[in-house]
Amino acid sequence: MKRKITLKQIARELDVSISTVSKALRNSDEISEDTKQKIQAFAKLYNYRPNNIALSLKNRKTNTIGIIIPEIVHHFFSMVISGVENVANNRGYNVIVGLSNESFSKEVINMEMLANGSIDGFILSISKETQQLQDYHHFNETMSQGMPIVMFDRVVSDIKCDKVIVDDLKGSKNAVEKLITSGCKSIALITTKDYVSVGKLRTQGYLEALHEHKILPKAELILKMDDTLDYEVHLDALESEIEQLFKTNKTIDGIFAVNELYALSAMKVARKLGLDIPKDIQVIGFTDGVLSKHATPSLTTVSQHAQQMGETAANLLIDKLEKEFDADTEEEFKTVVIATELIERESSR
Amino acid sequence: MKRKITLKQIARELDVSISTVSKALRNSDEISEDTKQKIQAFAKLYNYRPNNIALSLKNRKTNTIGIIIPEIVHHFFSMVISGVENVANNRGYNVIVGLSNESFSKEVINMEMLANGSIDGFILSISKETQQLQDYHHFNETMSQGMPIVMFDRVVSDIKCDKVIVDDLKGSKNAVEKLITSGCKSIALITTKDYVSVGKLRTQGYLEALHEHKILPKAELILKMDDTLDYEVHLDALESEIEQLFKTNKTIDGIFAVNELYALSAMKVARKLGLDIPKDIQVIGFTDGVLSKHATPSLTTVSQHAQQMGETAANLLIDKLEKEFDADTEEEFKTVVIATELIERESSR
DNA sequence: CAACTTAACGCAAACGTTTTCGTGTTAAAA
DNA sequence: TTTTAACACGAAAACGTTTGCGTTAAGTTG
Repeated sequence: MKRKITLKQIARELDVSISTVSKALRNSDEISEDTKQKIQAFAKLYNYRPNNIALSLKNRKTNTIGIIIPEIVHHFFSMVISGVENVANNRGYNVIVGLSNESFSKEVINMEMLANGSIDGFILSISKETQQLQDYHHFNETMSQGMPIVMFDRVVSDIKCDKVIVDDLKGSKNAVEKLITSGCKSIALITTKDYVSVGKLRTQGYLEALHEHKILPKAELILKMDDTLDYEVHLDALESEIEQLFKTNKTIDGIFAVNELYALSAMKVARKLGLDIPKDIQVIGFTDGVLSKHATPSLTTVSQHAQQMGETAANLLIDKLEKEFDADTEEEFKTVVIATELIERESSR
Repeated sequence: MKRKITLKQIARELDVSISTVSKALRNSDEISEDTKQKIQAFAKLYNYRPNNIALSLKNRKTNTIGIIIPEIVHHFFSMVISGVENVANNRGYNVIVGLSNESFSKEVINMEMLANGSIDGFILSISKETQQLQDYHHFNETMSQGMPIVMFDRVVSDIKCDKVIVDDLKGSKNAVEKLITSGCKSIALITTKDYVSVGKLRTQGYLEALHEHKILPKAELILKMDDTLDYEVHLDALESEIEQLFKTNKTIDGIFAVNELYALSAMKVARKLGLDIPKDIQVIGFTDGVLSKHATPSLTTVSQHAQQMGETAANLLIDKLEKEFDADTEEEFKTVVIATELIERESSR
């Protein structure tokens, strides 16, 4: 159970000073070839590695980035992490994960835990509760201390920071247009209540698509679910609402849902009612996850390129971290929009 | 862009020494009430928080644990992380994530990156490549430096460390017995090649169940897929193999698959061949994920309680970290077995 | 031979804490 | 008045690095 060896121990063992050892290992030409060789050999033998914590303290730089997300058991978010991890590792950074579980206080606590020197910057997607409370003091405080933040997906426009978003409006508009050009006349929308920014935008895209094709939107074709509570729990409620929707609107021939699960539920109910997909009803969902790919019929979806979002966010953050030189030039913040892509599968034609 | 305030700055500002400030903030009775109040008020005003890195260096303890997993875009692993994060946070620890992507070298590099002081201990599940190469030097080296490791799910018996596993054998045996008692006479197995420990055990469970019910296993009913390459890629190959299986063995009335995707593929093929589930063929899978729950028909699976595995692993690790006092008493390692549970859904009866 | 350069190394500060051990002041006890 | 004890605080070491600068000895130059 020998502890990791330190410079001091090497120095004592070889009867030189600590600085000599340090310089020798960094191949400084202040040190003679002889001693360098001796020290390097010894260090290699004992598998010396500089202590990261000491380095962090000295350099005031941890080479670690924190990522705060609402939940991790979620295809989209785990894909984002995967992207972040990927470029972070390649650029010499570690990733430390915090989960808010959609709770405001956990988000705040998590950020405070990490903001005290543990990391160099944040990548985050804000929780639903934070979006509702509209309390953003923790973001401002963090940034005022010189710690950069990159927000992704669920962002807030009031905060000045780098952002990576998806064009929710355009993505859903495209999807609905696809339904229209495929012959749908009566398209229903299954969405969430409005306080979540992305849900709002997707609803708007739906409306714009209808408008541009001179189709009058009907209120009874729009189903707004309350997703404050975990939606898995309310699956039954969802399904019965959808069934109601179908039964009172026999003309429905297309469905656009703002997430995978809503779309799948719609398909399930449709099948139960004896409707064929995509012959009688076409379905398109938002968010491309495992469910869409492996459902039968497989689901046409709007892909958000989650991994690419993570990669972009990580690059933005690290770029910012690595050129903090300009003290006076006004800091500028970018907003990168990741293009969505319609992945066509069996649920549409 | 004011940096975070330090003890030194407070000391200078209030014209006292650094140690006085430190003691005052920790409410030491060495300091007079007056100065304590003054210092605490000042610290609160400037929102002083001790620098974590400095604390880590001083205490030789980072209060951070590292978790290395093969991939994160995977229901099982993200559930485990969720469990780890949960107890870690409650016990005052942070979690830093490393992905091996099933690669030996990435696993080694990731561990080396973290082992140099960044974390206090590891929780990990080894990559497929490591399992094949059977090269475990990085685990031994890490542990010989006094850094504890907890392995979960994919463990290696040669290594002496804490482990959290699932009773793969018993779990799959139960599942197959369930099929038998539900009337299945001819049960096929869809599994992976043998080098992955868990696949091997699940196969064994299948065989034992058959044996105990006096059913002779037939080689032609066992389909062994090569999953070294990403299985999503080989989905087509999988399906055609399963189709072949069905066509050459018309008697099959039950399927046990060692993971979700295999089970889903089997259901898909069965339906394509006009077979009804669960009337003609019953299907049970291992690993309870989103796919199983939302498939139609929903899939009966063996749940591994992934979150609980993560929680258990984290508790084991932190327990070990927080009682390193006994220097001589022989260190002992626990292996916790998490009971599996058969989640009955529509694909069986 | 005196003055100067150069090579090779050590000292010490710094990063931000905590904590042990002084030390000076004041008040109480002898 | 002298001794003692309590009180309130500061100095310094330690955690493990890196680095600017000082120092020594040898060698070089005029």
